[in-house]
Amino acid sequence: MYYALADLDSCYANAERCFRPDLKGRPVVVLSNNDGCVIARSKEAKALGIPMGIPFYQLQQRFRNGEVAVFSSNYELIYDMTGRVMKMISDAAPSFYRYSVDEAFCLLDGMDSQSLKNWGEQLHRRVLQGTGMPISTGIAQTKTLAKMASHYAKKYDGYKHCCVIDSEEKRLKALELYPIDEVWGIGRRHAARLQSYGIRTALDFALCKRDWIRLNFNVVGTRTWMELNGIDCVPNETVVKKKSICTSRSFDGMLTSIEDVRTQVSNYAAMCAEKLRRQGSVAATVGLFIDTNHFREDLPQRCAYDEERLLTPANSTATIVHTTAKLLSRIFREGYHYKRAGVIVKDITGAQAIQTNLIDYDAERHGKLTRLDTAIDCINKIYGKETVVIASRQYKVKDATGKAKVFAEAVKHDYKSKNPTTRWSDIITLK
DNA sequence: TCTGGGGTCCTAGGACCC
DNA sequence: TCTGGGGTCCTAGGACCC
Repeated sequence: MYYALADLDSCYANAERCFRPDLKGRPVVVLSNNDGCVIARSKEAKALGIPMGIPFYQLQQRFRNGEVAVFSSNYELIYDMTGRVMKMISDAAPSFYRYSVDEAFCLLDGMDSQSLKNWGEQLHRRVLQGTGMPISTGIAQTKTLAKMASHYAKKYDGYKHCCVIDSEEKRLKALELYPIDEVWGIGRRHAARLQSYGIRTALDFALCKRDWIRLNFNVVGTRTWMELNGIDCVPNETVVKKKSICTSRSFDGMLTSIEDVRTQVSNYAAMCAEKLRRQGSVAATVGLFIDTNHFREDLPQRCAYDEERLLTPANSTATIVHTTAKLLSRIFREGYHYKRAGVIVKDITGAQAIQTNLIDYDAERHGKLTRLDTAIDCINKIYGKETVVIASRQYKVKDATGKAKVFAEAVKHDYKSKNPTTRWSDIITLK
């Protein structure tokens, strides 16, 4: 039994490049919300030494001379392109699960060395031809080793986008050349500690005594150790519903009035409610945090959080938005410059199994809210995101001509590409 | 001037119960 | 001088992932 990890190459950057053939072979970077930091780089941009996470303003000069193409993050585009790729991967594998936005694990059974290699190379060709997106695949007997193999598949052209670790000799060689801080499951903290003990490669780690690993790096570290030694123990995920959902943003600039902050957190609350409905869940607890800008040491700092347990678990926009507004009036203090806020919904259960509270439950009101949300979701699905929003989300500003305009969000996206992939046929699925 | 967002799991320690 | 012991549940914080 083998695991294949299929991983999109520079996913965000290549999704933009798919519709801009002129950018082929040129460095491309994609920015976080508010055009704050670099969150994705094409191979060429990496080669220029542009680091991950660097604030955009520190690189302005390089971008101004056109050396590097810049894009704001375009989630609709990513969602659509990765969806197409995942569909092709799942068609090619007997067993498949998506691990993240740009990675999927496949289980391959009864294939020999050569057919594993052929399968991976063919998958790359098919996906590239079908979607324009390059992918690389790592194949091994544990997921951690497959992940390592996929790094090799990306790094060395000789692998033709597929690296297979299928013998003891290859496993040891792969471990020996792999820095400890790049191992899946070993983060910055653990890597620093391991290095202080003289453990620099994945092989050094795999040769440690198991008891010592258990003592110093608990069960998670032990699992990684076993996987590197070829013992399959990271569980296969099935499709699990989220246990908590968070929507948070930094603002473009800072907000000082409770009204402005309420507009933003109402948006996040509504987005949380939509995410809950999309996965068919309800939440019993709603939380809200508001933070000031911790980079501004000259300004007074404040981080506040509070949460409220709902009498009856809910997914209605009205309920979540209302609760969030209540929380905001509890934690908001005048005199601070707020930079970031977020809504968290947790204690999530299936919508079918609502534990109703005998005092609070109002069947008629519940029915009305459900019908209202269904109607809003349908309209927004057909006519586009945020065609209909509830009143507290609106946000009026005057434009240059003095005319009032209504905005829903205070997030900057100056370099956002068009959405070439969104078509009517994709989004109308109403009965 | 400008500094991302969204998750999960594990553990230690406190509260509480019998 | 003396001050049980063990189990469970919850929470905060740390570490990790993409």
